[in-house]
Amino acid sequence: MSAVPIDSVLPELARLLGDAGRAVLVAQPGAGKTTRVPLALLDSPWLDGKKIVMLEPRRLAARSAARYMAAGLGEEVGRTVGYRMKQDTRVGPATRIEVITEGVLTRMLQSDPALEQVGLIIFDEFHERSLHADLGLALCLQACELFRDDLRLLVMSATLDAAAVADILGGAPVVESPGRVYPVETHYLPRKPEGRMEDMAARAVLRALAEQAGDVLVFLPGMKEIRRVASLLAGQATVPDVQVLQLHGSMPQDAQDRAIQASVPGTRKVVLATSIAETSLTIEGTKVVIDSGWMRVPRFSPQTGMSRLDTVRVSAASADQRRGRAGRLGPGVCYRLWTQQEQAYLEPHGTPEIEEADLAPLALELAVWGTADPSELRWLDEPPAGAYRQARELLELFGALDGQGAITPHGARMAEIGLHPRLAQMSLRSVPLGLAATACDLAALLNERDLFRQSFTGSSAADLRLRLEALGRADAGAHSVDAAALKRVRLEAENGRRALGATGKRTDSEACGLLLALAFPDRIAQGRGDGRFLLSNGRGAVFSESQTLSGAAYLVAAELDDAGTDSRIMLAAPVDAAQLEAALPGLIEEEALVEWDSTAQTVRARHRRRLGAIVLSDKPQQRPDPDRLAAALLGAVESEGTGMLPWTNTARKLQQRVVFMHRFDSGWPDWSDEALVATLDEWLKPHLYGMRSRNDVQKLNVASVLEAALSWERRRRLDDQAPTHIVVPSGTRVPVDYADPAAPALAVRLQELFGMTETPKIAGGRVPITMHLLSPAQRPVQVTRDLSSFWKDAYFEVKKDLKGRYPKHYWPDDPLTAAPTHRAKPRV
DNA sequence: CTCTCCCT
Repeated sequence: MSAVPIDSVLPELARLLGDAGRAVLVAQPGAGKTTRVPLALLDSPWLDGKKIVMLEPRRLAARSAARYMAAGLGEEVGRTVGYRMKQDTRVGPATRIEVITEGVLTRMLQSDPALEQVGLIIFDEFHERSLHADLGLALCLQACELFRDDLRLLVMSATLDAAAVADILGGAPVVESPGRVYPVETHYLPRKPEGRMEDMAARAVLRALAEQAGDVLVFLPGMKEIRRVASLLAGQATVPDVQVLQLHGSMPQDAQDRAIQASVPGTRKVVLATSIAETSLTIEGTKVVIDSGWMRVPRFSPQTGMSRLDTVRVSAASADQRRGRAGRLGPGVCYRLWTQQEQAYLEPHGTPEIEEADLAPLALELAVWGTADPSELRWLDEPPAGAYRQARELLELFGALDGQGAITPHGARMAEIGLHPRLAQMSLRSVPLGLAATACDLAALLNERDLFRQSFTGSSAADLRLRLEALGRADAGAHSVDAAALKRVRLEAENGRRALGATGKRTDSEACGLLLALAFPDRIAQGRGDGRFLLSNGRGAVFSESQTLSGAAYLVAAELDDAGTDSRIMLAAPVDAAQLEAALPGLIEEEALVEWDSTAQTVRARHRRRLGAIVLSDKPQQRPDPDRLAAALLGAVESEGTGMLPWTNTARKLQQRVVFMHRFDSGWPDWSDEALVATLDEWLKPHLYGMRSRNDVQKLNVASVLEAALSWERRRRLDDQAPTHIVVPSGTRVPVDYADPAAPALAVRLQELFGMTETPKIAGGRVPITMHLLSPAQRPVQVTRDLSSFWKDAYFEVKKDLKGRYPKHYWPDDPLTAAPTHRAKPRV
């Protein structure tokens, strides 16, 4: 092996790891760290003959690193150097370096938390900050603390914020290595970019082809943009011998391979790629990179339990990584479709996956680890609380966690299966239904890349049953199926069947919907009849392209893009409601609802069967509970207020008199409107039995209902202390007005009061009545609470005035002895 | 008017 830049720092790295037990190695791509570091550390005395485990974020990278190192030792993979990943492991008894994919570490730790055979764990490409790497590091740090203070950790990264990692490693030393990348000349757009990204990209391609030699790699956010740029370029008379190729993850393997291969000598290629070409795939011969500056990222929403794709600006780190793809073979050129000013505002790093991902897998692993609260572990970024809570709720719904949040035996089995908890749930629960074989097929289908090529469109493109059927067909390699994907799905399905003891069983594609309901109980959808659906999680959903399934009464959506009001359904299968109920009775909630229907202004008693937000059936109850009917009607009065009752004058007056009494004696009940609403249960409820509607309530006699709430003794005292009328000297029974409970009033013509020396008092003599003295024509003349001083003073002023206006009336000089009258003059 | 990438 020829010398690489990393070699200069290896002795120091070995020494630091020996002393401190932890280290961070920052090295640019091309420094050779992945293949050089494990071999160089293998004979370190502190390793004590134990193994080195190195994590790679991708299977391809893990295999090729192992192969490269084995070749350097002149050995086969599986001797000193091996690799380990799901469905593919090459490790022998002599293996001392195991290159593993990130998820494997979690499984290793869960089965042997002390990792007895391992002396050093290396996290490669840690700057990618995958969920698995973050989790793996957190678990390792605790394993070190609890069981293995001699387990050494090395974190390797290209563009990392080394200080933060060094910090959670407990102040680990940082070693930096020079890189070996060729210079890449960077061109920014001169001013504020105008027009569509696709137009700019196409123009940049033409410019690059004219100005530069070699192949061109263009980074675009997604398939849509790639196709648009491709068609723009196709419309141009491009330079001869230039081939335009597309590259994204959902393309079949053979098409991806064609894009990656070096161009035929004498020709040039332009590869239009997603971020797949940033780290995962290397395109041979790239001399020029054109970067749109945008990427698509998934964002999980804990509110809906679904993900959405967002188009966002790349981080400065990503942009540098993309640019570096032009400098692998020699000096290169990079065109950035943004300005130098905008460059200053790019985020330094992308968002770590843990911040925006579905945390159900992580929550399950932590529960198996025995950790309920993630803050018990050390994280670079702690799992967000909302997503973590949603994840735990899902696991509890599945029976993976018990009431205390601890892992159940079922949850432990789910984790062992090594699938997303939803798919693990489907696999395990399918066994008693006799559907394990189909469940394994389905889990494999959903876990792997889509079996069907992108070109497979039409009215059944979103139907999962077709994929299940294709999986079982001998000649499935036909037109629309991606052969490489089919092979992987079949392998995974077969392994699943073996694990569940369902080998050789037939696939039942009609059970598809039912099985999906096990995994996605929150995504069962009820057709609304117009092609739109209501999901059991309460959201709307629709197929982006009209499908045969658009008319289904019920279906289960396995894949959705959570966009706006109606999520887009990508993959689904129909389900029969009766079958669903029979097989999964636990999903259905039965409700006896007694509710006020404010439109019809009546209480409705219904028997409803619900599946989340979906109403399966809704019928009137045969014999509703009278107590609940009365309570519901009472609730309506409570929310609408006492104004809903048919108040009469008599009732209001009775209310006012009691309010007046309560003011002076708190032993009396409070009958203010608010207090009446608050105590409806006591005084109104007994009268509501047998009633259901507003109309029924209108038949109530509020006065007698209120009166019934008073004891006989209180009624007697009310008449005595808050009389309805007072008889004045003229003999007229004048009603007392209690509208103002602080000042009950009597409005009466002055002449009827001749001879009344004192203001009448009520409430057992405590409250003088406010006298509204009126003219013969019932006009207000004077208000007083002290009649005797009125007669002495003010009367004489008033009399003069009244005499002028009502000369025919009787205005005596001595009102205290004069005869009262309700006519002009007293009868003689 | 259509979905980024990866893994147990």
